[in-house]
Amino acid sequence: MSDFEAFPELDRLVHEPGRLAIAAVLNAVDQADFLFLLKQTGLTRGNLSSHTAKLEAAGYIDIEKTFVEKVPRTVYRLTPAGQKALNRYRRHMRKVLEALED
Amino acid sequence: MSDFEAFPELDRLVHEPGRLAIAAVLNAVDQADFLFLLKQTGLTRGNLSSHTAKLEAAGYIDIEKTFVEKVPRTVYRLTPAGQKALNRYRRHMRKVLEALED
DNA sequence: CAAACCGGTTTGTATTACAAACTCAGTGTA
DNA sequence: TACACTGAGTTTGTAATACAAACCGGTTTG
Repeated sequence: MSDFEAFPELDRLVHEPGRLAIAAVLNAVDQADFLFLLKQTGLTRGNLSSHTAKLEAAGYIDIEKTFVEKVPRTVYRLTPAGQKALNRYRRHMRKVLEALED
Repeated sequence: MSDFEAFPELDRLVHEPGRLAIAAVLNAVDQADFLFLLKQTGLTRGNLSSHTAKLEAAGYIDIEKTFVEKVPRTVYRLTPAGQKALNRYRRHMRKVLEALED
């Protein structure tokens, strides 16, 4: 039998569906601004804001605020630590799914 | 690009790692008692109790309390609804992982 | 100049996951 | 008979979330 004990060790920061979506988008496009993330993830602005704040606090993404033609523009990017975390999560979740196949 | 919007639609009842472990064990062995689940999932007794209660409330498992030689024995089993939910979750999560591969 | 809009952030609330404390029956054991 | 002790769960208290609604500072539009 598989080691089901490992299930609860999933990185909950990444595991949360909203944040997983954010991470997945950033992983795919390398860099994105607020509106793009909003559209892609389907989150509300409030949730997007707080989730990105949490990911930043964990060092998984970094947030760069600039102005383009006097309009604020925030760009989000996965950090190396974030990529690692995402890869770990992916491996971990793949095992979980395998355990579910049997 | 994948439909990251679908990420947040993951069934959170199943998504929670502790409950996912419970469901996975029950899926594998078809039936288990409290102590067995406890060992396999690595959860504490309190958490195991409340997670199973939640799964039961959702109709995903059923809980049968019996006495064996005057000693209480509780047996947990995945219901058809629970199996369906688990399968849905599996498919959903597989897509999520695929979206992460690209 | 006021109203709407954009790009977010803060706040309030309801849910939750967790562990510690509790319950209650049966089992030594003196 | 009394008295810990264990085994099998459940209840309770608390801290952490996730969520949406309200807010806010600038900017464009009417």
